[in-house]
Amino acid sequence: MSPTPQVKRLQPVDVSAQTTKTRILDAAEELFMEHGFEATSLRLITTAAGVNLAAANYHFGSKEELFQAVLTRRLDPMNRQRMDLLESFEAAAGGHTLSCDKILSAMFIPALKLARDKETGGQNFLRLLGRAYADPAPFIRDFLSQQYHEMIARFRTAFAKALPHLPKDELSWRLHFVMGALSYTLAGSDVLKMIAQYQPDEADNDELLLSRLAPFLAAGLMAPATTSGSVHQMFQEAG
Amino acid sequence: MSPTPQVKRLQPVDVSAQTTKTRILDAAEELFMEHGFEATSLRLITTAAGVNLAAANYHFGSKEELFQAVLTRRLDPMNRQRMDLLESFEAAAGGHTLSCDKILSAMFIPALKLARDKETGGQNFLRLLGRAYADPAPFIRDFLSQQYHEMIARFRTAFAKALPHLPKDELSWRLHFVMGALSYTLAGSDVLKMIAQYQPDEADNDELLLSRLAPFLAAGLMAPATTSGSVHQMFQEAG
DNA sequence: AAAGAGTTCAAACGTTTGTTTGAAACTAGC
DNA sequence: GCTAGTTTCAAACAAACGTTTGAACTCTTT
Repeated sequence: MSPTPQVKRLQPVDVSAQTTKTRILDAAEELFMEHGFEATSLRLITTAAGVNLAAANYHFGSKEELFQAVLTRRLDPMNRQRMDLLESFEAAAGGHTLSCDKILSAMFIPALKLARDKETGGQNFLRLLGRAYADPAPFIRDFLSQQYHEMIARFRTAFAKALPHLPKDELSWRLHFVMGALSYTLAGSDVLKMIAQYQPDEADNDELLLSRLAPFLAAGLMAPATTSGSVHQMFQEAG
Repeated sequence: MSPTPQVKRLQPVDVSAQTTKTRILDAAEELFMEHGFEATSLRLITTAAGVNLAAANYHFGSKEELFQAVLTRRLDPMNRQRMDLLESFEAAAGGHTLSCDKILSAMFIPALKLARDKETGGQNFLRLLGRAYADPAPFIRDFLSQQYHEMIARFRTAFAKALPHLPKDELSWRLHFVMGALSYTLAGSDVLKMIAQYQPDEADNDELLLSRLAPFLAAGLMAPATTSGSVHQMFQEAG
């Protein structure tokens, strides 16, 4: 059942098996991004990868497992980078608490690095990730929830120190908004046409994007806590 | 081909045709929300609606047109309400420019009203809408882009007056972030588990949610304009 | 060169998909 | 009570889906 090979060939490092696997992963990443999970067939993926249809099931077991493999390949290292970066920032700050901007940058910079690494097709991946966040499929939601759990918890405590005046639940909400704006923005690209008057055409799109998103979110995070019933009041006024 | 009946029966208003249509729309709304467009089959919808499978194609033509009908039914009135409300706010303010909060409330209140109208199943719809925003299908993106175009343009000019210091393109980005956070938040519900420590269980979830989102976004909108290269600098520092 | 594990391949599996069909059922107007 | 138009229904359509199969093939190891 399990095609995982034993540790044998140490010297020659037979990459032929990995090239097929990698070709499938690359093609799947691009096509899942373009059409979503449900609308992308294994036949489309294997044809684009130039491999046999059965190779997908042979190497990954099922379509769902393939999708998870696509996500894990880049998500895992990125989230580890985020936590490492946050830790190094905290170490560098000594006893001082980090600013919101600094914590936010620990979230953004690894994403930015991934987006820039064109050799690994990172730009496609961030969009795929953004879409996966909004996907209704339970196995995707559960998988992401599990993948992000540690990182989110780590950043929540960091933000809690930076924003001591903020109630715990309010902070949870705002973290939710931050993740939402981030993933939605990454997923967007063509939704932008709906709003922006011009389409930026440079390759360093993502740096520009995050450099505008970061201050926006930092300001939102640092806003004073919600006065209870403010929207309720407005709602009454508008009848 | 076109099953659209001529305007004939004026008095009795035969609702039997509309009940089938409405039953399909209601079931489709709920199932599309739960499983997404691709993963929801017409058989699932028609079975849930208690109608014959062929009725979906008879009344709506195709699955895509049914989906658009589901969206239009509520989206159209909501966006019109948003624009009307904004206009009435501007009229009430006389010559004075509106605050960001006030403009934001003109966007939120109609959504809130829709969410509250339980008889029309509005809560389900907002989630469906949020997910549709992130859907890769071109026909969905094109449809939404067209549906939102007028409203977005209207609110952009309103925000431009409220934030005269902000460059035009920066405002476009921020509007994008606002729409993103809003739609993502509405789509979320269970993504919340990833972040929040507790799950609010009250029925007026949405009012609570928007009352926390609004100040967050208002603060983001009112943040000073991006200093060029701020993230770039951070990126360099972090290596 | 023989053996054997790992991989690729064409072909087929049984389901499920959106859509179409033509007859039956229903609802008016005359 | 017949007729015409609208709606419902069971049945079938071709196409596409994820997955499985068993034989061919490619290697390294002995």
